[in-house]
Amino acid sequence: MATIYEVSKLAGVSLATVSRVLNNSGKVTPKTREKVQAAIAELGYRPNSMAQSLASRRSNSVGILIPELYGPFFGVMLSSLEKELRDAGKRVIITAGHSDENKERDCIEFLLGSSCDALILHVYSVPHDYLVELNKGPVPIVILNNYVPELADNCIFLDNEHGGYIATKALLERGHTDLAYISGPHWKSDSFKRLAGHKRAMQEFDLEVNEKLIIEGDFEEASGRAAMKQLLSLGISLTGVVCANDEMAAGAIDIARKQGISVPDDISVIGYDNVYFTQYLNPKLSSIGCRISEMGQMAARCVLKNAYD
Amino acid sequence: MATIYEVSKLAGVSLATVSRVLNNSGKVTPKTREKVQAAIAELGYRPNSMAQSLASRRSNSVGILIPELYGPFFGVMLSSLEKELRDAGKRVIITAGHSDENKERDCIEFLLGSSCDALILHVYSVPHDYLVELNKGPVPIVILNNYVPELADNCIFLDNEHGGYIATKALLERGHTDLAYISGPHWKSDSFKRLAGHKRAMQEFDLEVNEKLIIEGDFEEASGRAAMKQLLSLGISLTGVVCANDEMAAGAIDIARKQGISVPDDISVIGYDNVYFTQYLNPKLSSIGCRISEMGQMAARCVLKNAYD
DNA sequence: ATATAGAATGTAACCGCTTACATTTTTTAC
DNA sequence: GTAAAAAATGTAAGCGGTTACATTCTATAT
Repeated sequence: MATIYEVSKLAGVSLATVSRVLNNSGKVTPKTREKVQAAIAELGYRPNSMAQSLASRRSNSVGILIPELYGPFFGVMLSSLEKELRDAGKRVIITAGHSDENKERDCIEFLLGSSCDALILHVYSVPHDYLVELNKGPVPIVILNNYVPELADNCIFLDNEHGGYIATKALLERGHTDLAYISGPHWKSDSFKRLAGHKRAMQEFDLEVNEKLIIEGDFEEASGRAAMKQLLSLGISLTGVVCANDEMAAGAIDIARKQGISVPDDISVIGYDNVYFTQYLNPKLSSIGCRISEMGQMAARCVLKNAYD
Repeated sequence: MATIYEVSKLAGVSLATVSRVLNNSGKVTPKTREKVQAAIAELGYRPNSMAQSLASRRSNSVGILIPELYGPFFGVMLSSLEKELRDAGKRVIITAGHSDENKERDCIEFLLGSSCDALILHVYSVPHDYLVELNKGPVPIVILNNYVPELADNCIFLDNEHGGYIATKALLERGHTDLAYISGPHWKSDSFKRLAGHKRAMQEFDLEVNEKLIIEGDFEEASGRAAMKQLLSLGISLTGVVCANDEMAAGAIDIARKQGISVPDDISVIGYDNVYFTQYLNPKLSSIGCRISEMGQMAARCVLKNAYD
């Protein structure tokens, strides 16, 4: 692989000049610029990004830590992050934390050790203190889908309480009164907040919350199935189910149908993140608007601003 | 940030020795090793990966190009790639090619310019010649889910023809005879081959293939819906639908149900990639085993072998 | 033509590490 | 105790760029 030195020799100019045309920095006469570009083309020269990074103290890469790399939520999230960042010429280094504190820490260490210019963290288990401490370091961070008061400016999140509230309200306003709730793990803040929103909506409609009708799942489809089975076995009248995410909604719908219950005719099911499942509402609701993509976009822009301006 | 130089001073040893304990290379007395480690800990030193990469001519990062970052297939793929590579201490740089030739080329250029030690390419549109040429370069590549004869050793792929064959056969063996096929884009090799497999299975069961019952979709859910609508409007008897991927199967199932057709009681639907949809088969089938994860694993290991041994 | 400001280019010192090779220390054999 | 071999450590030359600063051109004013 050719180096900048060979380019400079072939073009008959100095290293500095080549570097200038490469980075479009400083002044270069059109004529010499052409000479340099010709030399670059002739040699098939491609700058060595490691050397660039070392010398400029900027790796042009952004580290991403996300619980999982699959599923409608994370897939869309990742997709928009990648688009936005690469359009800005940044490399995207991804890691999956699997909602486990040690793994999340490992990932962060790994990313820090990768000379990332900034980190986008979608974490669940790492304590706030750790994040606050991390933020004092030299690498800018953005917290995704979580609110850390001390880091308010660097948090991009959805109002989960509000989300849970409007999801439930959507059903209530359609006249449902016998509602169940399939929750995510209670220890996950977003899941907890959604449930709080659910309860607030119920209260607002003067409905009592029957704790038996609140089932804790784990955001995976199978737990949605299990929850639905349990709900149906209760023998309590039920016309609507609010689910804390779409995967569980899918599982719930499937079980209901298998038991001969029509969705949405007999029971309406509303999901969350609403990538796919608002169609199972009776009557229909187009979207409760979780804006995953927009979140990714915002996070990316936040990083670009904080790390590269 | 502390440098290796400061560590060496604090520990009272030379740069080389620090580097040795860092990389576990060469011989170091336990005593000096301890001194060095103490100094590292005291300074909170973390090696600068850019400098390491430059000096060692190895970035420890693997570039990945995949059509999309979301969806059951790619999500799972990505997930297993990330796990396998990071367990080996490699960074994963992802890019999405969106099945567009220019974008795919851009991504490859981008990854090459990122000093990746190897590339894992899941491409559709870039011509084989380009890949063959690329393979002559210094960066090892692995082709995912596609077979390029000249690069046979570096291709990890599923036998799509066989997949289409067994998917169809699964329905045929269950006694279905009135089958439709919802295909992916005919220009995508995997989609084309699956269809070929479908036809072979039909032939084997002495069934005529009605071209009207073969609809071309685009692997997205919406096209599955459209295809199913079209099929149902034909007024031709139909008891089974083979879909070239699971997203389209999902769309098809939804449309069928909306038209009052029970899945799987009236019509069996089989998907592909089979992350979710084999449950809609009548009678059941657990999986046609597409082994996406295994593919990712194999690709990762192939890369580790080719680039790091 | 000459002085001079401003533009263009060149020089060389890093960036922080790896590693071949040189040197010193320790061990082993006699 | 000494020489030779082996082990541990040190030295310094890169890796391929960026960039502050020095130098050499151009162009304009006098």
